[in-house]
Amino acid sequence: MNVRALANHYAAQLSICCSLSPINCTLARAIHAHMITSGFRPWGHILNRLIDIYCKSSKIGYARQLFDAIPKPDIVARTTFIATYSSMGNLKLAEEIFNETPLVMRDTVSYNAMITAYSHHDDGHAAIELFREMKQEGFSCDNFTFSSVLSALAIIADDEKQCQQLHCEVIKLGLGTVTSVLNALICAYVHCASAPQVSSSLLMSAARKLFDEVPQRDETSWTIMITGYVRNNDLSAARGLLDGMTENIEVAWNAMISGYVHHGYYEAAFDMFRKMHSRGILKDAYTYTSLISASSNAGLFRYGKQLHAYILRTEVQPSKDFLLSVNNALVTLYSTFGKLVEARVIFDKMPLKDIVSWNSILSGYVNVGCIEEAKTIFSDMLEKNLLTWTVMISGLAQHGFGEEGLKLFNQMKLEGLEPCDYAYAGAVKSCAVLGSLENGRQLHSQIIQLGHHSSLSVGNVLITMYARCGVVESAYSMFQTTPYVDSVTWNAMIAALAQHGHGVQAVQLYEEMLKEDILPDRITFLTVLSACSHAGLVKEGRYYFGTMDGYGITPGEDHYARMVDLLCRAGMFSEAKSLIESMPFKPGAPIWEAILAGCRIHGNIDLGIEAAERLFELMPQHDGTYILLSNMYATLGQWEDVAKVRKLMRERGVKKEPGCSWIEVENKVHVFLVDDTVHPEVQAVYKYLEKLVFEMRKLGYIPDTKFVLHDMESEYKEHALSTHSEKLAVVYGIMKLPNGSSIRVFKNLRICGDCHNAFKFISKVVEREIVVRDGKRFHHFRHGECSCGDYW
DNA sequence: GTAGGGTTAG
Repeated sequence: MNVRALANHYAAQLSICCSLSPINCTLARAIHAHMITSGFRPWGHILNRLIDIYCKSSKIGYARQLFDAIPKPDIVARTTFIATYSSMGNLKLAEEIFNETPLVMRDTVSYNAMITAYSHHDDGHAAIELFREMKQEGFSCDNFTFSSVLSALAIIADDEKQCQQLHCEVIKLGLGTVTSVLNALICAYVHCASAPQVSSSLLMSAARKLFDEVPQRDETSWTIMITGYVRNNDLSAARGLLDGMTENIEVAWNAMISGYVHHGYYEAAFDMFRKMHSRGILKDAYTYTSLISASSNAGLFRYGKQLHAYILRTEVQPSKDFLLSVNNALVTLYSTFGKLVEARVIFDKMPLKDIVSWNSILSGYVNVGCIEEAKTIFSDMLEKNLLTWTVMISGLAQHGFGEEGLKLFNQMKLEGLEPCDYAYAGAVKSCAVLGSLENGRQLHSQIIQLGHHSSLSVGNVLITMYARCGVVESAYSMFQTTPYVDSVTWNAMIAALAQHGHGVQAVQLYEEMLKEDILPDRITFLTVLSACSHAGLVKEGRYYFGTMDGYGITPGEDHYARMVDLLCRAGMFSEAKSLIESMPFKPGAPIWEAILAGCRIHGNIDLGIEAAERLFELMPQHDGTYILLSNMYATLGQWEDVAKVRKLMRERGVKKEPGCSWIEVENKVHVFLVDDTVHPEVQAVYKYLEKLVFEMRKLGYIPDTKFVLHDMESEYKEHALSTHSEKLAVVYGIMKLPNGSSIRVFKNLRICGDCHNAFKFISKVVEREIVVRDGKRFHHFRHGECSCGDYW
């Protein structure tokens, strides 16, 4: 066989490899090996085909070997390489090859390939820059050049002058009737139209004029114009255009659906789907992913599930690419609605997974609080991107793992990733969880330096952080200066005031929010109701609860629990009971807990016992119930019953979580006391508390005689009773201060949260180091600062 | 050997 015949033979074989889906790279490799052993040197189109196959099969190494063997002047091979590297996502290599191609060997096509590569990677400015160089060097520009440069302008999207200039050039060069060029020009115009400080309607009508004049409109022309209207919020114009189409262009339908979805018209989007079905228009992965994500975002799980069933029924031989994007959307759907088992089944069965798949399942686990699973997924991930890190950091913070959140944030930076505003929000949230004001402040200044302070989520979380660290003033000044505000911002500030005992101001702020026409959401009502509850604003709480329906919010169990809490704290048990009877569901743990807490304050034994029994059924291992019950008995001085509850707790093997109480003093002095003696480290704190009480006395504070010693393990209680009746552990009720103001007591805060502040404060007052164990970790408090580590 | 529209993770 002569060389030419051999070449044809190889070419035919290679095209078989390409025709298979996916491309059979192993076969291609074998054919390549055969060439080498038989002494055949691939050149021209055979070489390019091989390079193409290797690149498309992600075998960049093989492809690169071939490339390195190509003599420099082979511009065709080089151009293929630029295009394939770029489509593989490796712009750097594409750029390297382009740059090492001597100027004299470049041609228009190689410039086009490189300009396109930049456009594909969203680097519009680099594309324009190269276009300028190309013209300067005297290369001629063709329709490909203009198409890619105009796409670059669409990416930059705010250079209308340049668009008009290129428009003139296109006409001068006689390309004004080429559909692809005109499409790109329309695309550039509609992108510029959505830029700020631009006459949007002028540019849109210029685009529409061009569209109407395109001599041979193709599918792309229609789709670009429809998406153009969608981008510029003119959905009816988009729909008008679509309805005027004579042929079925699926992509245009998809564009319309995604337009509806992005503007929140979910029903209209689903309606389009029904029309596609009845008209027999083909649906593809784009159609399904848009609609599935609409189901996730709109809370329409049923629709999403129906789509899933529809896909399983109608798509008999789905391609891997189809399955990839559709399953990604399905994983998100199921995990959004907390169905992690279903999400995981889909994830595990996926024939092809990408970073989106991994991030979807990761955020699914994070959202439902399955942190262990999330950690496993995170460490199993070979490829991580900014989103991966951000999801994990904010997830850790959200579920109380502040320290791990901060650690991960620092690790992210060490790995050379530049955290985005969401990642910073996660880190600040971690500080809020830890009550770590120092770290929080440092992050705040970094945020300002990097310009992330105008980010909504960052602003909101900064308010929360300052509030949780006890600096309401800073929270308030954040609230006043943050440029973008939503209901979350208001919720955060209302909660900040409520947490610090300013219930009345919290309610006032809520009223202000309504005046500013910000719609309250579920969280707003939770916050407002707690504020009323803590401030004893029964009338107001009752009123606000009644207004929920008017905002289209059905009270959930958590809202009812807040109301029950409010009423029971005020001793209005019969009203609480009738409220519970009016609920559309059976009372669960949060309701009974609120009742028990109220009974504890008012010594309502019968109801208290009933609530406790229910709670024992619902959560047998929950320590809070036992503590509340024994506290109720203690309030009434029934020490034998206290002992009985303690015994019961021991018999049932219920572990008591370390916790502490936070006493808030209105004249800004905060005192924090521990209410647990399980761990020797915590016991040690009591000793320091003695000194604290001593210090308080010196300052003129008089501990009320109602201080009781009921919340301690019996041995320690006996010890305490025998030594000093005021060597207290838990303080209930109200403490009078010499200036006439009073102290309120909050209970059962976890070590890892607000208690950090407590121990910091104590360590400063007593001038000693305090070590507190919390699960497997310990916290060292010294001179008002904290350091943490693993306990074992 | 080059381009062009629609999607999915916080």
